[in-house]
Amino acid sequence: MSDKSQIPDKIISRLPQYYVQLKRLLEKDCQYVSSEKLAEQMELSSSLVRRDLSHFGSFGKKSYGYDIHCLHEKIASIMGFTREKNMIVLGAGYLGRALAHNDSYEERGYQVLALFDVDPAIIGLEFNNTTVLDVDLAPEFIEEHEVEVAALAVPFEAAQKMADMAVNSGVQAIWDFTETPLETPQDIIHIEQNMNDGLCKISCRLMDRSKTKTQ
Amino acid sequence: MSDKSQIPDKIISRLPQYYVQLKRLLEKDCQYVSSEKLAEQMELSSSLVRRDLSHFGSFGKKSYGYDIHCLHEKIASIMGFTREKNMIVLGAGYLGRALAHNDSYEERGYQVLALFDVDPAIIGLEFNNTTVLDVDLAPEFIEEHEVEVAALAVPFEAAQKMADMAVNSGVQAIWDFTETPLETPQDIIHIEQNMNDGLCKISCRLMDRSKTKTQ
DNA sequence: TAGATTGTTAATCGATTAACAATC
DNA sequence: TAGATTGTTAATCGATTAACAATC
Repeated sequence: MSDKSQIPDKIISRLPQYYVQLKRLLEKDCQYVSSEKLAEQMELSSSLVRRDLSHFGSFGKKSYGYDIHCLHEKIASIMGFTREKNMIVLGAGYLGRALAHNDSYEERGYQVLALFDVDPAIIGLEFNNTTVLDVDLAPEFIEEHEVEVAALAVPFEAAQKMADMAVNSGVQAIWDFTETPLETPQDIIHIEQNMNDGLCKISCRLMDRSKTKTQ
Repeated sequence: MSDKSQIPDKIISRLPQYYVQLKRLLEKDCQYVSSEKLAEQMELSSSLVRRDLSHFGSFGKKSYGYDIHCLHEKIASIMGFTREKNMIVLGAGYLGRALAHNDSYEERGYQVLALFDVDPAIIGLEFNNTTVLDVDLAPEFIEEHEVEVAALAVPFEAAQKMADMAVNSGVQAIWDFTETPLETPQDIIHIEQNMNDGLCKISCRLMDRSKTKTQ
């Protein structure tokens, strides 16, 4: 609750980038990296890198740079990768199946325990080593396995109902792939993974381009 | 090329939101909406709404508000929804199959013409009315059908190769679902749909929360 | 010691908000 | 006319950058 725990949102959004870059350097067996070099890799200014990193304490060694190993671990711990988090996927359509497996889950401390669906035809099947269970079993499953995160990959008609179910069963966070505005309690972490926004950006830019061409 | 065509990035990122909200009001048969009301729906300030919208000209009518129909159309046209865009999906795994169909493609002017994969076992299959073709046919297909956008849903080992292929064949934009840093020419629109960032944000927030609890 | 690089303070830049004259 | 609401200008806020003293 101290001010220290309040990392500005802008920095939080750069944290995964720092993490990936540091991991890269680690694999190259580097020991120290300067803010200048890190900035160059990330297309940021070195000033910003130093300012960002200074939020987490003094990791830099003057005239050497930053201890890569140390910083990498620190960032992993700030992002909570060291904490095991149980996750389920609601909806076992193609997207749900895709979400059931991801190379980075393990590194980030996530474990997908099960897929859930209403369709009897796919209940019992296994995708990427994850079994599809009947969605009616979900509430009990969430409680029993202390599931913290639910990925929501159901059709939009079912979205609100499923979200409510997950929240009422004790889930802390919803990783939301539906494109519907969803009502969730204020204390629930609700991350919208809105893919349509990506599409909009693309067509926006294509538009700019064709305009330029015509002129 | 004029200054007018340069809509600030921050506004562009709010455009899809405006679009969705206006669509909603349109369905409710509303004719005018005030900046105050629109702002409330979007959890923005009315000042910002007016400022944003003033970039596109004077749509507001003093003492009435904004003509919803008019504004909705204008924003659709700015985002290039009125322009038909051909798209292909590279990689016909679960994610690729999920990307082959999306309720909003049509409204936004996108059409998915085909899926591509290397696996002979799935070449020829159809998912959501879209056929899987041999990836070797992709270059010719892209040229012939004037494909502008390639969704990249291949394993990370193949990512760079596939991106290069798409770019060399004439694609304008890459909608990138790989979690690998990809090299693309400067004049190519490259949108990273990085899902891991969403996961990072979730664990970050969960971390904050458990910290608070302990204190 | 001279050179490199941090951590931090002050300056700058850009985006949001408040305020209000114009006007329907 | 009185009330509502825009479009825009000035004020504020927050984030980034430049600069530099501290120090390894």
